[in-house]
Amino acid sequence: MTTVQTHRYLQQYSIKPSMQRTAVMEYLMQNKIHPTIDEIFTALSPIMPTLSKTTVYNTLDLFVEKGAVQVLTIDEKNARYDVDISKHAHFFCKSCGKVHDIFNLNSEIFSLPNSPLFTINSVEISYSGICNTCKGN
Amino acid sequence: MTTVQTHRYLQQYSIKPSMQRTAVMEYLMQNKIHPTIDEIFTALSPIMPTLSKTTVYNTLDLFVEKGAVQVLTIDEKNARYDVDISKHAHFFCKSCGKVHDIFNLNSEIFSLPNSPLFTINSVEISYSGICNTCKGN
DNA sequence: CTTTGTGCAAATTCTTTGCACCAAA
DNA sequence: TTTGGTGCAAAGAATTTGCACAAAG
Repeated sequence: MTTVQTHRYLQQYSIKPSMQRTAVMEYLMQNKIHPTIDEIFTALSPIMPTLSKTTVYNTLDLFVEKGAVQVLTIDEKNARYDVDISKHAHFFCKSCGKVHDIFNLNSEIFSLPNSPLFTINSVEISYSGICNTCKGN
Repeated sequence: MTTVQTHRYLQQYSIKPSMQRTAVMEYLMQNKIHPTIDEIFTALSPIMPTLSKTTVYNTLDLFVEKGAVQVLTIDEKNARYDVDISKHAHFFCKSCGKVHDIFNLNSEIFSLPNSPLFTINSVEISYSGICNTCKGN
């Protein structure tokens, strides 16, 4: 993914590209590990030494608001961000804290129920347990 | 629900009853609003003036560990607690922050997928959007 | 110019920890 | 007495805010 392509991608979501925004988006696209703010900041800081954590917060708030990335609440400790906004679920290992994707579920489970009381516009499906690595396999 | 009944209920989960634990459990049973730690503390504090927030944290950690209550991660800001551990989903209003139950969904969506990579033992299904009250109906 | 974006430092909020005291078995 | 429970104060961690400066149009 070139910088130009990333710019086009951001513009699809009405996000004005900047050095920082482009760097954060490229990091998310290349590291689909559902990173925390701190992981993103720590990864980009050496490449972009003037980057501030506030900007990382601002940037991700903007991305979420514009619908370009999804925020996951699966991990109680930190917000995590996912650039893949397609229908998929997540698994959270209570031991190591890593978040993994779960694809190939019946897509029906992602359908939004109708309710007379609320206007529902998104769903987050979060599984948790322990991963094989932590179990010692 | 009498205190004696609450004690029996706690004992079913191998939780030794105490004044504080009983009060927190009764609050949860009588106020199924998925309260935060602070809401629980603020509600009980006038009745039990010596209660500390640390004890509320300790008590809920214990309840969750013993499986007597469920912790919800749906609200990024605070952990929320639900004494109803039956299969149901939640709706989070992004405007007012209230969490509502959603029952009568196809129970199949709560089934845990098999994975060769993880041992999955729970699922949380969280919808979000805006409630009628906030929309001005 | 005027608006928008960035970054530092401070403040705020939620949660955890260390430790002393209290209560029950 | 020994163990477990409670509560205060302090510490820690994540996030937000206020403000000044820089960049872009």
